Amino acid sequence: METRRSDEALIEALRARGHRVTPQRMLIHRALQELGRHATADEVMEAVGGRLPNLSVPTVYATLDLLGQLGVVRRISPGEGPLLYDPRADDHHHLVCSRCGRVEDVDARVETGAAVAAARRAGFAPSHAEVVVSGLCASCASS
Amino acid sequence: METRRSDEALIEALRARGHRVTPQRMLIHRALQELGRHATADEVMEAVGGRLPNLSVPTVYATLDLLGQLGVVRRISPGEGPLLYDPRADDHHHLVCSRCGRVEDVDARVETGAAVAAARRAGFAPSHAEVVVSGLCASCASS
DNA sequence: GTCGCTGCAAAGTATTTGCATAGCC
DNA sequence: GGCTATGCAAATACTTTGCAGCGAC
Repeated sequence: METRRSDEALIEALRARGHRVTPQRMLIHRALQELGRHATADEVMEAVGGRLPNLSVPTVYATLDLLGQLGVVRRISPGEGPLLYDPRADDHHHLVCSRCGRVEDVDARVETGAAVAAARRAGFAPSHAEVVVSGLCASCASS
Repeated sequence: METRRSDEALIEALRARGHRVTPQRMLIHRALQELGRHATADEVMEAVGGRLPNLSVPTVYATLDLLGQLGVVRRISPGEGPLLYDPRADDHHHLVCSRCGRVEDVDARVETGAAVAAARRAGFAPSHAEVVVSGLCASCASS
């Protein structure tokens, strides 16, 4: 089962960094995976639903940020509206509508090595590089 | 003089889109150019200083956003802390510290054409593409 | 003279913080 | 059993909105 494999990967990632495995972490992660799209902390909270009746907002934020640090989800800030969390952690890029803030995935092969190398030269410890394309989404462009 | 040339470019950009040329727009733009680095709306407001004693925060936001739409400055959302405005509008990339939110410029040649083309295919009207490298900045990496 | 821009005040929302309790290791 | 994570509540900070008056064209 897909979910089971994803769970085990998370458990391993948590343990590897000395973090505890808690039901909140497992279920928040699973909820975002099941949503299968960029979601806000609120949406993830709703998606967890009754599986954790006392789940609190700060826990959702803390957990999603931790998942981001572990590299199993990605944090996106559209510059418009609330932060988004992306269940995909593989290499892909993003398209951000500068009017409505909508974010879409873009799969394209782009060689970002030069930027990463320049980042290292600047003293940074890069963990990830992606292309962000800004412009107008289909619905904003037509209006 | 550099400032003078930059002013004229702004006036032209404003007129071309039917916007009015106001002292607020001219001075906010000039203040950000003089700062010469990524700055928050607050910092820009301070940088304008006494040149416009009654300048208000909403005007600063509205103006910087307009300058962003005109393509003369760039809006950056670090995902941590307040929005930043970048006086550079030429092609360059960004490095974002995932711990402290610091943003630095990266000059590197990256071919983003594939991502832009994919964006168009997805129905977007792209206006800009840049690489965002996330990781830890020098000071956060050492602590 | 008209319409857009600015200033003021205020609201709204997202996100973070502090602290006591619960529960993982 | 110790120490981390969670839940609850509240605070903070940023950014936006509504409206009246001013000023660019």
